[in-house]
Amino acid sequence: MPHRTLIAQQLARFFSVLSHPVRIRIIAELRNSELCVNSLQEILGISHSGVSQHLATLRAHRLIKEHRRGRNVFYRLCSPEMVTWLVDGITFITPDNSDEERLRTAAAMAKEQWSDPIDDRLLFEYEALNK
Amino acid sequence: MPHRTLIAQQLARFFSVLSHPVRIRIIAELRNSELCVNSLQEILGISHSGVSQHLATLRAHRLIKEHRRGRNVFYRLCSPEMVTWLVDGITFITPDNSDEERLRTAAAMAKEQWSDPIDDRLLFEYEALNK
DNA sequence: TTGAGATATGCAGATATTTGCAAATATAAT
DNA sequence: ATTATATTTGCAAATATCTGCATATCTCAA
Repeated sequence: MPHRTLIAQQLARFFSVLSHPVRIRIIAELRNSELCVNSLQEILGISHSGVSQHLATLRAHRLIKEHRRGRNVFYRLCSPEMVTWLVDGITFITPDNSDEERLRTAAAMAKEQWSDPIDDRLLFEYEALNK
Repeated sequence: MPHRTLIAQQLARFFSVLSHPVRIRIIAELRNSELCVNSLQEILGISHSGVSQHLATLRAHRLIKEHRRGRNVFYRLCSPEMVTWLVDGITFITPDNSDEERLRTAAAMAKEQWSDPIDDRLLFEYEALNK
């Protein structure tokens, strides 16, 4: 298989993982801290099973890593830089049927909120754990 | 609806448009030239109907624009910069079941091939047509 | 045993693929 | 010019496949 085809397939797989609002929210929430299923459930306001299933998808595609502490399982991003790239993608969304003006301001606010700096100690931990 | 939710939804929609290998190939092929259905059909090696339907999806979400010249309809990207961003995304794909080494070299080659510079005259045309 | 989380099942809705046809436009012949 | 023909593109219906969600069940550690 030519490499263009291979990469197009893998990219498509990757995008399909990102093509759900809850998974995007999860990635954004994990941008600068690690969280357990319970915290995510409260933040997102969906069932614990739902959170768990979306985490399973993210885990299966190696976007997140887990580690147990006490009786909780905490999740972190494999590549925290992904959030920067993801926020850049907001540039390309276009209004479908929703109010164009509202979308613009929402985009600006989301970019700001999801762009706050990654905690240094956390970054250190990431590096330690990723090798 | 809180703006985070709105943006997450719109981003998810956007990603779902990108979550098909043929549409990714089309976007990549349109990076520095405009093409008609026939050319795309030859390049991609799929049925003309298939090309047409994927173009319809891209058009419906305003990723491409069309204009007729002679007997052909030519398609161009609304935001050529999107290809740069898309190529950056290759960084985050991880091998699933396929050979890891092969994926790495394929990624490098695709990044190179899909990163060749945009023709200046074309960029000028884009700017003229996009206002 | 209790609490946190993962997994299995089944259903509903969405999405892709194929096939065939319709509409529009160009080309050529008369 | 008019008619016939071929090309290009869009569209629709049928089928198959994928995805998400809810409920229930299961595992593991404290």
